[in-house]
Amino acid sequence: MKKTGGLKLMQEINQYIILKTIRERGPISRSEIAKQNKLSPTTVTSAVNELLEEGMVTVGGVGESSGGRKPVYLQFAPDSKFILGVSITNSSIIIGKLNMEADVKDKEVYADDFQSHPDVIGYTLDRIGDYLDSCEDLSLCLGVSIITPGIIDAKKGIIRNNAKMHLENIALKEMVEERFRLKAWIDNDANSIALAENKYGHYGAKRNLIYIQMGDGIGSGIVIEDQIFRGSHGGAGEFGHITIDNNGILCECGNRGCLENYVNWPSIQESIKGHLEKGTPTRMMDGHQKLEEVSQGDFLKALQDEDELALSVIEETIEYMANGLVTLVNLFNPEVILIGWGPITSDSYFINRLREKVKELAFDIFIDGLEIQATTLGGDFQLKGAASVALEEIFEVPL
Amino acid sequence: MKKTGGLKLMQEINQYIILKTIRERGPISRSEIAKQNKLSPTTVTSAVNELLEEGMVTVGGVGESSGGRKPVYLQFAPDSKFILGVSITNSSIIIGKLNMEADVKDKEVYADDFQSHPDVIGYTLDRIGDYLDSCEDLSLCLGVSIITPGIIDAKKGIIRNNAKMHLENIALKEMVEERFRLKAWIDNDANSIALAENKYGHYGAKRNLIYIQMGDGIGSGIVIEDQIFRGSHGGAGEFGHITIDNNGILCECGNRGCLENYVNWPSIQESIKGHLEKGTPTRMMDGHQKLEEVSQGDFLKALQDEDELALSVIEETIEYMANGLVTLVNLFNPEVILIGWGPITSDSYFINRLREKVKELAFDIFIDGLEIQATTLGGDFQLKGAASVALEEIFEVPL
DNA sequence: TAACTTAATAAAGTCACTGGAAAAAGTAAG
DNA sequence: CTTACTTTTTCCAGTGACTTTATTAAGTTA
Repeated sequence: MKKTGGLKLMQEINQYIILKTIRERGPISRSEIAKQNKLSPTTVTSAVNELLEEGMVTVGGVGESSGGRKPVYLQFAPDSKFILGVSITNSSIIIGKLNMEADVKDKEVYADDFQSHPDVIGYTLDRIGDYLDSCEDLSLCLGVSIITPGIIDAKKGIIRNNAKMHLENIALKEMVEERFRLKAWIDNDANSIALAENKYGHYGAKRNLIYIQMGDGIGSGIVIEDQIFRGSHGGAGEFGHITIDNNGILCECGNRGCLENYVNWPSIQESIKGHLEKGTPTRMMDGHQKLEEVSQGDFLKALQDEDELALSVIEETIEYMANGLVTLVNLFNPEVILIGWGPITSDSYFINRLREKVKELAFDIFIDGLEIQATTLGGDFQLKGAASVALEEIFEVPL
Repeated sequence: MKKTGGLKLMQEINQYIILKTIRERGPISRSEIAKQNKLSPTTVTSAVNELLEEGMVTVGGVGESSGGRKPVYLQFAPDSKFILGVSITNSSIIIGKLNMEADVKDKEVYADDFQSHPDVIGYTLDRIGDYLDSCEDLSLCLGVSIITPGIIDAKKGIIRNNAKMHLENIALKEMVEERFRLKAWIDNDANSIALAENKYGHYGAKRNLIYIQMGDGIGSGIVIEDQIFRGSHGGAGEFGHITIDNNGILCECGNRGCLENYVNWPSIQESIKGHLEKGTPTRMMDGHQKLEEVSQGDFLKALQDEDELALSVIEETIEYMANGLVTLVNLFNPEVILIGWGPITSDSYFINRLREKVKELAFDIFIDGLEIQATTLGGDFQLKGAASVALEEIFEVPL
């Protein structure tokens, strides 16, 4: 409890309720808002006047009468303000402008090998500066929200650890706030994207959701009761390092049999090599001389074309992933697990087979009402993730 | 958000803040409460008067003056009301009276084999009835809080599934409320005990805590941000069924290599048998003819005496448990893991060795600030668990 | 056009909070 | 032992956001 009870708090609470009603159920008339929330019409009118003045809400036409004065419809004005979303990874920096519904209005992508860049943070700050200079009205900017992999202390706004980019204890929130005089947020990428799925994705009705990011490594973001679950040090959800075989491969984390070592891209490459040597037929090498030339994208494409070798390779991956997911399901009992891996879709062979496998292995009682699907945010998932962290706080319940 | 802003809510919020201050920092004077919470002295006086009338707070003497009127100390009156705590397991039913600080004032234990009892629920309700009949003033009873293993829908108050006691979809909350005209709560036992550790245990300052119950099976309760984490179906925390070896023993849950099969009492018995045949010296069999006569208590005692065979057996268990705990640490990033297994203490060989092992295997960043200890609630942990679920709601922040 | 509906605004009244003054109860020093 | 100063607690008037009860605005229906 941050605040004490007072008239100011009262008003804040009611204004929050009213704005929420307009956001979720708008266009809606004043009297309908009053009825739905059991508030007096007067209270609604005065709160709405303030919201209209701020520009957060606009009048959206007049409705049909059913025997009396026509209702004036109010609607949320998501474009009246904007958020600067930023995504930093070892291969790209994305900066974009998003409205208050996490729609991307404009973006700039800087692709490079930032893993060996001498000063990623300084570079990023400069690019943010460039972008802000090109914006007309900075008073409409609600703040800068940055997401990046690694262990992040979101509360204090510090990057605690990012091994790949060699970052440690960087007070990025403070740096941004002092340099640009704008509010700033920083959070882990997978966590933020999970929150975006929960708030703006297809399975938004589900309060407990896990997002799994496959690719070079494997990461996960966990949303519990509509909130990011960060653990005590902001390091919760290290799904890549759960044990699936206590006699397995020694991992650089010190443990044995970590999931990551069985399902990441290098291990898939290894498996492709094995199958090539065994002579499994494939069209994946068409146009390529060496295995190294085959990219993750090529593999995913071959998978979609149901290439025999790709299917054999993926079978092992599915086996391991299913094992990991069962552990996740047993511990978190989520409603949805969303998997992001390049262009993979919910009706792809990979997801279908994975779903089957998990249903086979997990408790029936957990399987009922559990969905395993592909991500639903589309191409701008990083920026949407960044924005949703900021929006979460901006539209947070006052207390 | 359940309520709208209004004068009533304002008062409730302030009264909550004031009661909380008295509970946590009492004995304390009115003016000190006002200062600490930035409330006006008037507001504090009027709220305190109400609390005094209700009996929740009492005057606890007068303090020393530092040059003015002496402060009147107010203190929480935990004994002014009581909660009926109930624990149902397959081997015992415990019914007890607890005050508002989860201290057990009186209890009744019914030990029997309830696994094969024709009607555990009916029997329990009758015993609750007997107990309530013996209470003088039922108007002081805040309600009945029941805990039991299995998958529980705590919100609706339904036992969804308890395989051992053959219970399925039993609306126990409703049954209790209608029969005794008292408020009722039902929750999973491990979850409740975890909450009790968080609220009334030694590590109460830690907001993220995991409690692990060892014995016949293995269960866990998870507290995140001072609240029980239940997952979407009330089935979160099935720690016993996480995979530690994907080629391991086939479990009755359908998966392979579930932790439970490696660390429960039957598997320890099996291991003892193996070591006996190998001729490992032991004093554990003193006074026993057959292995079946050696109870879990005997084994734990031998362990405490550092019996060679017991130590050999426990080494394997530690190995598996450490593996499981690392997965837990990687996913939840908790501040404390508390282990309950009979009389085992924090400085026992078992916990010491387990702690070492986990530190060896998990990420350094998660190990800093992670404690692995034995439970701290003492003998009445079940009843304290039950009470803490009820108290959580009774003293909940109003909204 | 009159009678009824429904939406939005205005005016009056309510109530818990705040701030300042007063009362209660002490301490400290001449 | 009286006076001056402190600290705690209570009393009282004033504030402001809410609710309730008109009133005004704008329609529909017969």
